[in-house]
Amino acid sequence: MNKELDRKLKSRNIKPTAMRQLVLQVLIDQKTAISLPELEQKFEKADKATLYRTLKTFEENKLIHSIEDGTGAVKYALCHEKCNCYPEDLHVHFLCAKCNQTYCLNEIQIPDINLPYGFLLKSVNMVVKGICFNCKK
Amino acid sequence: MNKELDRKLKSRNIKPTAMRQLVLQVLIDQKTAISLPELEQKFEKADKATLYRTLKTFEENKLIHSIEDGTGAVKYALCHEKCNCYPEDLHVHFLCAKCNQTYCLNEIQIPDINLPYGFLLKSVNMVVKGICFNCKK
DNA sequence: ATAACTTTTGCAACTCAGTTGCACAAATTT
DNA sequence: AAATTTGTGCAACTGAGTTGCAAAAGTTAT
Repeated sequence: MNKELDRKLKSRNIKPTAMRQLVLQVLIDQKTAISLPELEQKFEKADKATLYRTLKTFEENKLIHSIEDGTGAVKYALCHEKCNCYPEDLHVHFLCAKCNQTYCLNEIQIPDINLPYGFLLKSVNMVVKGICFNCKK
Repeated sequence: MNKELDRKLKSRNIKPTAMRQLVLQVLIDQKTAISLPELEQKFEKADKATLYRTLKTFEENKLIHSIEDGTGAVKYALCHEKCNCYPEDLHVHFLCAKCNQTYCLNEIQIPDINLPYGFLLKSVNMVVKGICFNCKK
């Protein structure tokens, strides 16, 4: 179907099925992170379980990353091409308290944290909550 | 019953009922943050809804704060006496990937974040995931 | 002290996100 | 083409969180 979609999927070792192309397209069009229930609504008729497993596959293969923003549903957003989801790849997320949209602040890296002795850092989830540029107007 | 429990509750304008004293005692004894389901298990027979509303009351009155650590259940931990849950009161939390315990790193303040133009910061949830001192041994 | 009212508690029922088993379909390998 | 692996769709379920409602406990007014 779409060359670019296929390339993106294959670059992460994900077999490009029709379903996966559709989901990836939604994720690309999406400016903010999207949850499984929201994703479901983007399709006329789609199976929750299939979408769920598609997201899981995408996440395992680091095509997308998940964000726990405290709204009850985990949200997902595209990783950039070179992302390995290592601590140095991580960025801050922003949840708007008004419109409930979650933004990837790709340009804002997660600050270093000096953990107490004996603690080992693997990853960080940092969500800033406030009002987004759109709702502030 | 217990003077200290009553004082703590009253200092936050929470009427000290028997139930609330019991819940507060659990929270005080607790070294790590606790979720509603975990709290339920601490009691022989206790109503989920009552515990739920107790936690809500505690949180609204800033006796405790909530932590979204991405484990599926929101966890709660005592605030320090002077806490107002303002950005400057916030600290980093640590989730151990092994034992699933969530620690308040009270000594580690959340680093300042410079949001893009147009974004307004209200609060921050920062969870570091890794291995805790106990599990690393 | 009693009645009227407010607050808290306990029970049941429900919502909603996430997850799993299983059978069928599609793709891949032999 | 047959055998095997992988993906999809459906249904059913789990588990956290939440709400309505009535009884119980506590408070205030008479």
